[in-house]
Amino acid sequence: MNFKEIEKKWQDIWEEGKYFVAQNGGNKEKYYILVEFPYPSGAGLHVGHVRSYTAQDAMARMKRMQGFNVLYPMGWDAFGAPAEQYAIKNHIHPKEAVKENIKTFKGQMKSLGFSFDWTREFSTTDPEYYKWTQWQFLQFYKHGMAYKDTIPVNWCPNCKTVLSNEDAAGGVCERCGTKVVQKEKSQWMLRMSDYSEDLLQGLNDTNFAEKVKLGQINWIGKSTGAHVDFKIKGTDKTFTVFTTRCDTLYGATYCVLAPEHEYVDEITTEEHREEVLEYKKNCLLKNEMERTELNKEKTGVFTGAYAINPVNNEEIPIYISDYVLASYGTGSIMAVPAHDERDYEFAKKFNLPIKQVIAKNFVGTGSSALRSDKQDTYRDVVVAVIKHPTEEKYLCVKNNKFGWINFVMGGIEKEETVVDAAIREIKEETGYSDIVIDHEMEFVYFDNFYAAHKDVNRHITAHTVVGKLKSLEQVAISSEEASINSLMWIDKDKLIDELSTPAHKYDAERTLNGEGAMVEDGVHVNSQELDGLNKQDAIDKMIAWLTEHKCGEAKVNYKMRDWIFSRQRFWGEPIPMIYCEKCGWQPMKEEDLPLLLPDVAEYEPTENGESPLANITDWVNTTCPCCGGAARRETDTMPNWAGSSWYFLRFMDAHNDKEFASMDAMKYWQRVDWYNGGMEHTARHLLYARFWVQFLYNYGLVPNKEMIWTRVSHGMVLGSNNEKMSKSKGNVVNPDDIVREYGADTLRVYEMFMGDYQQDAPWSTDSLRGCKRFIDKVIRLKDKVNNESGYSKDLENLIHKTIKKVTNDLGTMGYNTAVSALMILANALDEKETITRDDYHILLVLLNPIAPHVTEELNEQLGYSRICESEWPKYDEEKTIDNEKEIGVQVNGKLRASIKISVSDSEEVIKEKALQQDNVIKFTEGKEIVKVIVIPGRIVNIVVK
RNA sequence: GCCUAAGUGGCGGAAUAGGUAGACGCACAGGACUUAAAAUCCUGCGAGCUUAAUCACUCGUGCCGGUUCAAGUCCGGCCUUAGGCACCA
Repeated sequence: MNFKEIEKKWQDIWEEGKYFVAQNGGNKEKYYILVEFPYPSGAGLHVGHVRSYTAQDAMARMKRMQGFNVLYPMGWDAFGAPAEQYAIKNHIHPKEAVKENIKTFKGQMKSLGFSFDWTREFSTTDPEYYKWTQWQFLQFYKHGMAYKDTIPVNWCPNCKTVLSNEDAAGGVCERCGTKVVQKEKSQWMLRMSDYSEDLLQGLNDTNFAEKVKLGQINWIGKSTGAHVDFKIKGTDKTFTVFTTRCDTLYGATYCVLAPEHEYVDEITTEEHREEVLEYKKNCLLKNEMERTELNKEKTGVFTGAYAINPVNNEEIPIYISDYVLASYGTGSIMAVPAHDERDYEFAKKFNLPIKQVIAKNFVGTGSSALRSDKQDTYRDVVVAVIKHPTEEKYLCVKNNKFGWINFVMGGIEKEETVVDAAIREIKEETGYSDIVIDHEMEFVYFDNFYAAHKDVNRHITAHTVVGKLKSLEQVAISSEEASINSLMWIDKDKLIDELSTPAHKYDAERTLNGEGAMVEDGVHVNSQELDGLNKQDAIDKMIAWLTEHKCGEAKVNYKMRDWIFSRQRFWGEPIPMIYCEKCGWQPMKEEDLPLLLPDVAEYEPTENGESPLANITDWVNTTCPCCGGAARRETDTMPNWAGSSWYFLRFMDAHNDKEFASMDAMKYWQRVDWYNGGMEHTARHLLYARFWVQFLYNYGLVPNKEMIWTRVSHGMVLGSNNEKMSKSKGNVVNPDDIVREYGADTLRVYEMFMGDYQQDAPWSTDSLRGCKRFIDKVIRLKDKVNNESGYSKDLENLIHKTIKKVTNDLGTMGYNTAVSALMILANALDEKETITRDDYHILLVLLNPIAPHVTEELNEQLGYSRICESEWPKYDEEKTIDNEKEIGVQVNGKLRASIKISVSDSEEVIKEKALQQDNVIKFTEGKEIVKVIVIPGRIVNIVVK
């Protein structure tokens, strides 16, 4: 069979017959399947595109046969940097290059037989389309959702261009390697942060995969906390900090403002001015990458000013540091070094006080649980973590009566320091006398337990000291002490396991892994009215207090920021705004849209980083829509994300020249039922698109607040070396080559069979050949077809099972197992001398969504009507049930035999059969049968003793 | 560091809801057909042990423990890899 000929033949038939053209309306139930439209790059279609387009194509073909009105559209997301770069180099308009690339892509897609509705095709670069992107921008503007703001951008001083974060990856310009710096620029912004909560809540009205939802939730980054106002000493000024832990306010020992904070200049004292200015200057030189680099040592300077802590009127110093970000919260923080790692690090470096306000609170369990009938005793205790003089071992004592293993510990006497108490206890309990105490740990903790050896409840405040022995010099210990404890040295790797009490394990952990800030939960201390409370109660109480005293309130913050909507590029949608000296920024009149990109031959950016459009004076100079005076156009263009934020709406009514899409059309299609795309787009693209839709919904322009129901993401097709395909690695597979050599159907089957659709999978040409063999087998099977109709009796069961399996799998992305099921059916047909027409026909129909060309051809040769006009086969549940089945027989959970059972067999019969098996008898003989578990149709397990 | 996903033969991967691990395919080996090759067909294919060959047995789904009659699947604790986020107070 000449697959080139038949592929062309059927592609033409489908197109001429308009089989895949969707109508807006009719009696059929609608179903909207969408794949992310591609950026038509010069490289042509990637085998990765083929994977997801085939998957959704299979689903679309099945759904159509099941009687749905399926919309499966395709278009082009063609604005973007590569076309612009190409234009700069070759001095041709990017739209020419885009036209070429689209032609290539479309040809490739057609050669693969995808059932797209090409009548709805468009490109985001078509003026008929971007007219509406511009129109929607004007709606954003008119509703106060678009505004201008000055924000820092990545700037390459060498190329003199603004770089996207992607192009500035690693802090250097992608093209020339120059260090990227920050430059202030006035940009259009969309108030996306206003929609944070709606975007979060809206996820409940979607059926996105859980990991997709999580990606969105993380990106939105909601955190609940409080605002706290701090007065600045000696002024009438106040600044506000955002904190999620207002309960630790008593532990705030300093404040930090972002270097960009508006108060910095005002509050800095003369004495510190020079230093502060210097620090601010250095920050500007750094780019975002350097500033946020992990493990970077904290830097900062003191402003000379003091803030007043509202809860206790303590004066605490105000620093500036770049670890506080101007763009999050209020751009200023209260620092609680005892309980925040960053603050701790900063405090250590600048020698600032660290004040504990939360203490870990251990409560005994089991035999050491507090007893209500026992006396409560309270004491301060020292715990000594003492290292061996030469080895990596720690000194512990084992209680001879109870077997407890602990560090040396004991009560602190009146008038005694913690260190003195430690040295005394060590001497008394172990006799070691050559001790150096290195330090006392910063944080005390509580331990509460019933002390069996004293028969009282103990409530301990533990002070931990860390030290070592200089030598093993020992003095004699009292016989009484010797009878209570025996000393032991425990290796550091076993220490945590061997110690008996959680509190001592905790001491060991902090000793071995570093002390740092105390970030765990506990009870409040040193916090007056909060003392003894847990975290949540303390937060609630503090918020109430702050609110009452008008120096703070509950506050929710989101990481998600407003959308920077300007790009200093040529190849994007022009922003339809005009600047007039008299009237300020004015929107273009809607009837003047679209604002077309000019036809010129130079696309170089300007010296000062303006969009290339700024050089095109004819285009820039215009008149003010308001006063008619001379004015200038905005020269920035929209980001790539703009056009793709609403394209799925346009597909519902692709050629409407009155509206972006009619409400009738949108109400008919309602929403995208199934949206497939790459994992890399699940955070940003999806969030932008949802934001766009929610905005339109709020102004009555779309029928639903969420217009996408299910979102799934596909895995990548990797090179055969298991790495991402790239030219430089030489592992790129061109789908054209595969189609030419093996045919479109083979490529489609292979890409569906290669592995779990949602997982990455490496390319394997060997495996592809296996799929070719499968197709060849299907073709050969035609020779076995006899004149009988109806299914062969002995195949009936398998056929019904296969229909069920394929139907389910194509609806749940189990493409690889669907292909596998079809291979099993084909093998079964192959085993027979002859097969009926219907045996063969069902195989063709079930395989058709994945391999449409060859199956239509064989089907036609057999004299059936076209598959694309047929109904999807149904299965009879009754007939999918096996009459006979082989199940395993286990003895004590180990497989010993298998038996054939029939559906009609009762449990008793099955039990009987199982027990009669030779090998079962071997393992049950002479043993008591405790019970026999029969799981119908699955397994028998005989439990013996 | 945090979040997410995933670790199963030589390889890609199967395994409803805990119930015969390795479906299906690839690769490999042996054989048939052929003058020969390709194509096709047949047989074998986790490891070990045993056997003349079978049968049987033991181990086996990243590691350690647990729950259960029964664990790739559930629970606890780790390790590794990939992707995303990253000083978010």
